[in-house]
Amino acid sequence: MRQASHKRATRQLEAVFQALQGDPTHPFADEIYRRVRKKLPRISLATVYRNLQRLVEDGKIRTVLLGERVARYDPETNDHDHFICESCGRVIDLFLERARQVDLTPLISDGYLVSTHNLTVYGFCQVCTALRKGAEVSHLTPHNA
Amino acid sequence: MRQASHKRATRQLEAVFQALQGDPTHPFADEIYRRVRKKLPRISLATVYRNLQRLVEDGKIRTVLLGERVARYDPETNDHDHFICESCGRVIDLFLERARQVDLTPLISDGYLVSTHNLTVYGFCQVCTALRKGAEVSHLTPHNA
DNA sequence: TTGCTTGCAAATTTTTTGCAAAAAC
DNA sequence: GTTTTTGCAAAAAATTTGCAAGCAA
Repeated sequence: MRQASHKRATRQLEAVFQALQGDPTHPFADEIYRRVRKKLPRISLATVYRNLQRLVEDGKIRTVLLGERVARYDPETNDHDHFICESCGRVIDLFLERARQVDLTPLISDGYLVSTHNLTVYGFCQVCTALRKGAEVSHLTPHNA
Repeated sequence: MRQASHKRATRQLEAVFQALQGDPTHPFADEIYRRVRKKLPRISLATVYRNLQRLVEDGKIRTVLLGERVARYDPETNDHDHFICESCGRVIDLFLERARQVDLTPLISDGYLVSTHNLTVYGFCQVCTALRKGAEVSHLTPHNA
């Protein structure tokens, strides 16, 4: 058992946290790096990763790893679900009250300990669905992720 | 628009597919490689990746990317959910009939097109829960993933 | 002053790609 | 015989780590 070390507040940590506030687009570490560099041009990508890790540990942000090989980060730490667009790749937060009411008691009686659960829905997002319905898609560029 | 090429059946493809049959442990590409090499010692990891990709395209297997940085593969292609153990890392298939009955109609009326959805539950699996309850855990090695 | 945190560069890890040879059809 | 697939090696992409210097408490 090691003693909990005293964590320090740094400009870099704050900047990484701020870069995510109010952002619903679930950016990659790399995009966060680009943003933070505008305020702290000398910050390194490694520091961004270290601070993202720490924010996740501290429960300030969340890692989203759903259907992709690389991590995205989410400042929304309340329970919520995700929609992944199979056309443009966007990850969209869903707040489907009724969808979350799933019965997990069978698991508990089977000897599992449940801490949380998360629903991911796949399909076409609103924009991509509209594009698809409105016109032949072949000559249209999908909107960017 | 390019012409669909004719896909060929190879020993390697078959071996990769067979390596997954009846396996509920969601192995990584790397583990599949190790297995296939017992039958085809000269197969390369790149070929394993290429064949896994193709099996996914063909709907023969599924990629599972939930809460980890690396892909796992699942021979179970029917709709089902997953349990991820936060202690040992195991990914376990769940077939919770009632849990899957989620109401996604609000999404559809919002202009989304839904193709599938998947529920992931986090917590402690049966073995890790038992270990935890039965004894002080500190001196026990968690069972391997 | 102490020791956590940073920046830099190099290392890891996982997956992909180029290419000539081998295998399928 | 033609075209796909393979094996190998090298490349890519994402993330982590070692270490000396910098900075917060």
